[in-house]
Amino acid sequence: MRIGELSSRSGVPVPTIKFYVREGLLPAGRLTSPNQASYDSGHERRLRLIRALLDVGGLSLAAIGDVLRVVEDPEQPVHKVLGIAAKRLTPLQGGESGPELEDARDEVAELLERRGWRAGADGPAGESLAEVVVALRRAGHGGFVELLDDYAAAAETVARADLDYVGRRVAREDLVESVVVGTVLGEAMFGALRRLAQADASARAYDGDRGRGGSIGPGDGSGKGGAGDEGNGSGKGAEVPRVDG
Amino acid sequence: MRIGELSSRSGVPVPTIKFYVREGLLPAGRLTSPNQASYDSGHERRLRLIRALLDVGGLSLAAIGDVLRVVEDPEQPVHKVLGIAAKRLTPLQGGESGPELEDARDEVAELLERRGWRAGADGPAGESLAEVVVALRRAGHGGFVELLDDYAAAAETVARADLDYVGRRVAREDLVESVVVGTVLGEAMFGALRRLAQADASARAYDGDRGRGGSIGPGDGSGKGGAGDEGNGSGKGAEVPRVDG
DNA sequence: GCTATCCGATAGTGGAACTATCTATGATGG
DNA sequence: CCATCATAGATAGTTCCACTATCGGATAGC
Repeated sequence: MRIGELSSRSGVPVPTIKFYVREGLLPAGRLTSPNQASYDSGHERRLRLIRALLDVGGLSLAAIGDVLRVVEDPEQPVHKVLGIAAKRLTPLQGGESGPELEDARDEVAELLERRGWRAGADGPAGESLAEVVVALRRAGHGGFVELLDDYAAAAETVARADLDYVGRRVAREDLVESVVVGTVLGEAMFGALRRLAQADASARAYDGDRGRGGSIGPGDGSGKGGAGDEGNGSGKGAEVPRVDG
Repeated sequence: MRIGELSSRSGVPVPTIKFYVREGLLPAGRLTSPNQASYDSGHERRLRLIRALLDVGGLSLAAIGDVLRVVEDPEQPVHKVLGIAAKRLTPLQGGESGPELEDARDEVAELLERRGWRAGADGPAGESLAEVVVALRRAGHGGFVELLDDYAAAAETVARADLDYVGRRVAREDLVESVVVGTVLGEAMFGALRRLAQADASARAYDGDRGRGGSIGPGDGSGKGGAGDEGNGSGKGAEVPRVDG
């Protein structure tokens, strides 16, 4: 197919496709003559992936380029792909350090220890988590950090599902792409679900319906000590706000 | 304090502070003379919040402005705040529609029904989820959609923790700010944890250590019960990749 | 008085993601 | 075979965003 058809099938304007080729995100078409090139379904697929990572995943073109280059390179060990995807996903690149960050790093290490996770606290993800903790404290919401264990429990559920999905892949390129898609688009998917679940939880609370058995009312409240003071003073009407999904 | 001190305490350059004031993100200092203004700890706190939402949360200044304006306006019903936070968080603003999107919306509605969530499938979060589903399919990863229920279970855990945190707030402004911080920074926190959990899960798989009782964490496997379904059917696919955390 | 700091305003910067325009060449249909 | 159209490749321009620089005048504090 020619570039015009590729454009209409993917919904990406022709100049933008050319731009992506220039930027090295998309391989050039196969030249059939000095001014004619043909593109195949691989190009179309690649283009859809780029748009998904860009529009839904919120990655920058530079980050997408890094990821795609690793996906394409069969030399690269698979475990590096996610490292890059993870790194480019975090908008932080290490601001100031200081004792706060040191403390946060220690806390992250403790969390990993506590949960028995075999993951380095010093990798990009651990570092990123430490920075989030610092940011929360700096913004005056250090209390939110108490939710770490609850969040970690949920993260285990999701990671299990992710790996299950990825584990079904056979071909290397498929596998790597699955990891990327799962990480990037999975984040968007979870974010949307989380807001829906918040809407539900607050609807229940608002209707005075919470704590009722299985579903979603605040259950036993938190793993770690401290986060779980269920009864919040109360008495003052509908304390927990209704939230729009 | 004067602007210089505010700058050094917050780590934000003076011209940037002025810029934020111009943009309406930060109230101007109280003028003590035609060319002298004084700032207080409220300004400092606001400044830290802006930087946290910007750097860690990845919100645009425009989005932060919208959120802050609602936070400040006591007229606004609380439930609208999260609606705005959620809307500004999704980088999508409704591309093409079409039958794919229709189908995805139906699926989202079914999911909500299945889980008994009291949340509108037609709100921003539901719409956003539908768009993610479409994007996954378009990118050739429709299979990932099968993980929706696992993801939803995890989202329930997180939403419960979020509401628990928010529920402890008393003052309205505190409450609203907690909702925003929890939604925005919580997303970053969960993302980092998820990557750590992925690293752990794949380390276990890589070491031939998987399938051990279906639990991925330490013995207790997390505090709360809600996230439920402990053993998902992993066990297929030997070559789960090692992933760098 | 002198210098450092400040206020407010205008203008400029650099990066990101395109978009427009141009030339030369080849494809396509009647 | 000729008019029209799409295409490759190249360069330059655009828009938005988040700042950053500079300036003129005023004041603080010594």
